Amino acid sequence: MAVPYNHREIEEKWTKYWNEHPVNVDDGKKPKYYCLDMFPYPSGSGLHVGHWRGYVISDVWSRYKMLNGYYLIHPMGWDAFGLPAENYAIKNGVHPSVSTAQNVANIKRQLGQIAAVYDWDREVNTTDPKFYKWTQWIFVQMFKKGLAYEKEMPINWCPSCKTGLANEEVVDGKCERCHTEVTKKNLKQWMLKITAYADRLLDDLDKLEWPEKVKKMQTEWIGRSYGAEVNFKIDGRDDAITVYTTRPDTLYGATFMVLAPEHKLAAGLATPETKAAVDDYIYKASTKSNVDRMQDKEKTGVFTGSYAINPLNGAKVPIWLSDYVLADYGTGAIMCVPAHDDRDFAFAKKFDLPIIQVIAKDGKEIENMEEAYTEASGTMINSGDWNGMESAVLKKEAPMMIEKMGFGRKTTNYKLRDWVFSRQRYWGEPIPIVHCPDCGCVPVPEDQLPLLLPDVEKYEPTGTGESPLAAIDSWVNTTCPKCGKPAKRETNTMPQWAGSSWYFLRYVDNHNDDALVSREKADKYLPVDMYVGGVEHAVLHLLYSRFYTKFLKDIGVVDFDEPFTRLFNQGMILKKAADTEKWGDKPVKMSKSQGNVVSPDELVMDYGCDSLRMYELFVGPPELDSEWDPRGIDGVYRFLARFWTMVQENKDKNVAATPELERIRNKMIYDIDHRLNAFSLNTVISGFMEYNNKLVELTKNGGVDKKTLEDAVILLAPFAPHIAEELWQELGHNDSVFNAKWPVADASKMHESEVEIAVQINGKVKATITIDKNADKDTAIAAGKEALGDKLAGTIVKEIYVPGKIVNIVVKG
RNA sequence: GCGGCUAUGGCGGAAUUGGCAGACGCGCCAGAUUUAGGUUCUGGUGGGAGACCGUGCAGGUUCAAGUCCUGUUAGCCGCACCA
Repeated sequence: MAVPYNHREIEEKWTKYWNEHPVNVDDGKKPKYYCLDMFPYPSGSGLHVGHWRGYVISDVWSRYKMLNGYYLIHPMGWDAFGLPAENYAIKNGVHPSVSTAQNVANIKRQLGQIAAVYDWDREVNTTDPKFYKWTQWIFVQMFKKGLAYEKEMPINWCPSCKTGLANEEVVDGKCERCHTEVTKKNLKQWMLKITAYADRLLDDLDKLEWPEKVKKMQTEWIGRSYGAEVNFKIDGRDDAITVYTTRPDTLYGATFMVLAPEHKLAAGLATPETKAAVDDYIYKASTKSNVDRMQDKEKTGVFTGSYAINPLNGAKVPIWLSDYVLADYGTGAIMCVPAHDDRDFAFAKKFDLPIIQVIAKDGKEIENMEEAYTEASGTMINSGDWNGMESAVLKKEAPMMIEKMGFGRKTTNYKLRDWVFSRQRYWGEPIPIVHCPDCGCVPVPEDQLPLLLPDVEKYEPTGTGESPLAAIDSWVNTTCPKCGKPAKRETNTMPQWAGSSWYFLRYVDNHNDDALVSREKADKYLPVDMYVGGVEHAVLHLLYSRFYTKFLKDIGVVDFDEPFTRLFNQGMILKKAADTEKWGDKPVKMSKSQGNVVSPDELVMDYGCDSLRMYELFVGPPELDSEWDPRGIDGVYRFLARFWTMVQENKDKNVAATPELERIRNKMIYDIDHRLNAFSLNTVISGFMEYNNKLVELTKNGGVDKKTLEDAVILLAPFAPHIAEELWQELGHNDSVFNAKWPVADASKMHESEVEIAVQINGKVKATITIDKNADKDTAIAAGKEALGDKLAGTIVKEIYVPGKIVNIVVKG
C-alpha cells in the first residue's frame, strides 16, 4: 500500500531543500526572463487570499519559463513610503520606519508560504536611503533638464490627507486614497513635465503587449487632439481672444463665443450694464466644487455684453461666460457652433442664440434642427468660399489655411497635465533642492545624496501647505551649495509614486552605490518581460513608470523606451461581506471593514501551499474577478492526493509505453502547454484533473509508463512545486525537477486513428459513428446513413461531411 | 451621455477556425468500505413521462449559431461638458 499524501511533511522538506539548493541560477549562458509582481505596500493587516492570486500567477509563469531554460529575474520588494505608516506614527508616536520594518517582516513570512522563487538577494525598499538616493538623483537629473520646475497654481488639495494631489490621484472629484472630496488650493508646487513626453507615451503604446483596456485608458488619459487656435478680435478693442477648436471646418457656423469663468479676460469683458451679473457668475463658479461642477449637466452662463469678430466673415458674435468651458484645457475659450456640437446646441437653445448649419446632412439643410449634427461628413454650406468642399477634407486642411490667412495656427492639444510632484507630508523622500536668495533653486550636489529624511517630533501635516519638515530649523537652515550663503531647504516630500516609478530597474543591480543601475546589467537583464498586477494602476503607476523610463533612456541610463513589455492584470478575489444586511449580498473586495477577509495562513496549514496555489487558479479565469468559495479547495486537494497515489502505484511497474499511452502523453503535454501559454490557468488545472482521471483509469488497466509519469510531474511542477519535487524523487531522480526540461508534444502522435463523430439530420444530432479519421466523404456519408437507418426519410438535398467533426444530411419533406 | 467587459445547470465555470452545449470542480443523490461520523472508493446528476426543449431577450445569416450580424435588457468597470 502506498504512503498517503502528506502535504505538511513534503512541503517542509522541499522548503528546506530549496533554501540550501537554489533552483534559479544564472550560469551566464541562459537567456534571462524578467517576471515582475507589483511590489506591495507593507500594510499592517498582512496578505489575504486575494493578494495570493497575482503572486501565484506570476510564480507559475516564472517557473514555467525556468523549466524552458531561462534564468529568472523574479524579485520582490517594498513600496514602503506612504500614509498608513505615517498615520500610525501620528497616532502612536512610533516612527514609520519601525512599524514598516515590522510589517515587512510579517508579509515576508506570508510570502514565504507561497513558495515563489523570489530572489531575496535582490530585495529593495523604497524607504532605504541607499534606494532613495537614486530616487532623489533622478529628480536632480530632471531638474537639470528643465523637467522638474516650481510653479504657483491652484492644485488639487485633499483636506483629509492635507496634501496636494496629482490629477491622476483624483477619482470622481475625490481623493484616490481616502475618497474625501478634493478642493482647490493655491500653492507653490514642484511639477514634473510629463507633458513633454505626451506624444511618445501615446505612440509607444503600440509596441506593448498589454490589455487593450489599459492601453485605451492611457490613450484617453493623454487625450491628444488635433485642431487649430483661432484669434477673434474683440469688437471695439485692440486685443483678441484665442480659441482652440478641433472643428475649424465649421468656423462660418460660429454664432457665439464662450469663455471659462476663470479666463483672465472674463471680468474685463463686462460692460457697465452686465458687470454685476458677470462678477456674480465668476464668483459662484469659483466656489463651486469639482463634484458639483461635474454633476450639473444643465448649462448655465452669462452674457458679458462684449462681442468678438469672426475673422473669416467679420460677423459680430456675442461673448458669454460659462463653466462648461474648462479654464485649463486648450485656451480656456471656445468658438461655439451650435449646429454641429451638442453642448453648444444645448447652450444656444437655452439662451436663444442663433444656429447656422454649415455642413449639409444627407445633402440638405435641416429645417427644424432638434439636435446638433456632429459628424464631419457632408458638403459645406453657408460657408462663403468654402461652400461645396467636403467637411472631412476641410477639417484636415483648415488649420493650415487659417495659418496662411494669418489669424490662427495649427495645434495639438492634450488632456494630460504636468504632474504635481510635491506632498506636504513627512513620510516620503525629501526633495533635494535648496532655495537660495541669490541663486534661486539649487539642487543638492549628487555626491551629497541621499538627502536623509530627518527625525521629527511631530509627524502631523500642518495643513497650511507646509510639510512637517518645515518645523525643523536645524534641517531647514543650510547653505547654498553654489554660493555658500545661508539658504533654506525645500520642505516638501515626493509622492509615493516616486519610488515605484523606477524600482523595477534597481532589482537587477540593487547593491550598486555608484549608479542607479549599471549599464551592463541594465542591458543584460532589463526590461521587464512580464508584469503582473491589478488594473487599478492603469493610469497612475504604469504611466509614471513609462515616463521615468523614457527619461532615463534619454539621459543614457538605460537603452529601452518601455519598462514593461507584457502586462497581465489579474482579477480580484471577492467575497460577500460578513454583514449582508449592512453591506448588501453582492461579493465585494476583501477588506477588514466588511469582515470578509480570508487569510491564507490556516489554508496553508490544512491543505498545504500546493493546494492553495492551484485553487487560486482554479477559482476562475485569472483576468476576471472571482468569488471565493471556501469549499472549492477540497477539489484540488483531492486531485493532488489522487495524482500522488496514481504515481505511487505506477512507479515500480515498469510498464512499456503503448501507442495509446504515447497518444495520451503527447496530448496532455500539448493541452497543458497550450492553455498555459494562452494564460488560461483555470483550464490548465481542470486539464490536470481530466488527464489524471484518465491515468487513474489506465492504472487499473495495465498501468502507466514512466515517461508519462515523469512528464506529468514536470508539467505539474510550476503549479504545485513541492509535490512535484517529491514525486520526481520517487521516480528515481536525485536533483530538482526544476533542472528537468519542459516536455514538448509530438503532434503526430496525438491523434487517434478512429474518431467518434455525430451524424445529423438537418443539423440535429440523431446518431454517432466511429470512423477512420482519414475517411473520405463518401465513406463517411455512407456510414452516417447506415447509422441513421429508418430515421432518414424524405428527399436528400445536401450531404455535408466535415472531417473529424460531423456528418449532416439535409432532407426536404 | 460615451466607451469597454460580462450574461451558459443548484453553484464556480468549459467549449481552436461556426460543427455532439454543460468538460473539470463544488454541491447533491444512491451504493461500497468503516463500530459510527468524517475520509476514501464506485455510479448518477440541465429540463421534460415523451416526441422534444434548452447558452439574458427579440430577430437574422447558415446545412449547422453559446460562437457571426442587427436590435434590446440587466450588471460591473472606465471616462465624463476636453471644444
